[in-house]
Amino acid sequence: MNNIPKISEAEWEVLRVLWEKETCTASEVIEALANNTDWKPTTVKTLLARLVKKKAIGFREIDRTYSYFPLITQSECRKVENRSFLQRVYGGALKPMLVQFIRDEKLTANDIEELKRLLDERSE
Amino acid sequence: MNNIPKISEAEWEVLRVLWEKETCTASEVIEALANNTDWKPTTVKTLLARLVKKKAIGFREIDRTYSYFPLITQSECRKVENRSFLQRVYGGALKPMLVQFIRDEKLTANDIEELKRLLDERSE
DNA sequence: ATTTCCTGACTACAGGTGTAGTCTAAAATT
DNA sequence: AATTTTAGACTACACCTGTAGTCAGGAAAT
Repeated sequence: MNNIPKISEAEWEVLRVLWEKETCTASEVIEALANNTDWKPTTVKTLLARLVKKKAIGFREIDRTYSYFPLITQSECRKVENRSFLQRVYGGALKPMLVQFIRDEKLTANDIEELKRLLDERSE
Repeated sequence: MNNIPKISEAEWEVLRVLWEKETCTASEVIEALANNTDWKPTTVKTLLARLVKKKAIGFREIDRTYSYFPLITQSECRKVENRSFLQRVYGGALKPMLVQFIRDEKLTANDIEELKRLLDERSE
């Protein structure tokens, strides 16, 4: 996909379900989201419809019921969000951003080791 | 400030100026933004008014002209944005997020050294 | 003193977003 | 066959956002 559409906060929630399960009917999505949200079924359907319109997801009709599936990958979306977040909040400066996160958020000793390894690879 | 208001993309741009200069008249902000944007002066004034309404900035009248200044710090705002970004895009999982950034974005050898040092501190 | 200009206040307006209700046709149930 | 349930289509609506125009009142210029 060349042109990743803008995904809103609530839409991310829906997409997350589809990325996880690969393919779902509306009611499966509704059920999955019932755990994390208080959304009425119609709300979820609206979000699905909007995602279809944005071409972020597609669907196939099976037996009078739609099965939805993502048309964009999570990794694509993340990349786009990363960039825009980095730009908006840190003016594009990666290091200050990383510093802030490493400082403020929780990391296990293992995480830390792994990140250091990753940084080592990067420096080659 | 306990309750950081939601700052939109365009508003961040304005806030960035105020954080940098500490205090500015509207026309100074307009001028500063003329470099990075194509916004008409009225647009910037609207954004200033909205930020005032959200209590993100304040102003003092001096000689019939307002001098604006931030009421929230950049670091507070960043913290809030960090959290919501991490939640929305990575479901709250910090390490995958860091991994992605370290992999995809540019870092100098120096940056890498510094980050490793920071991680070392963290692991104590 | 009159005109012009600047500043802030108010108004505008389309498109996105969160959140959901209603309508219709088909399917399932009684 | 009649009724109820369901799924998708369409409609709703307030608030946010990007982007800006107009108006009124004092300040500056003529």
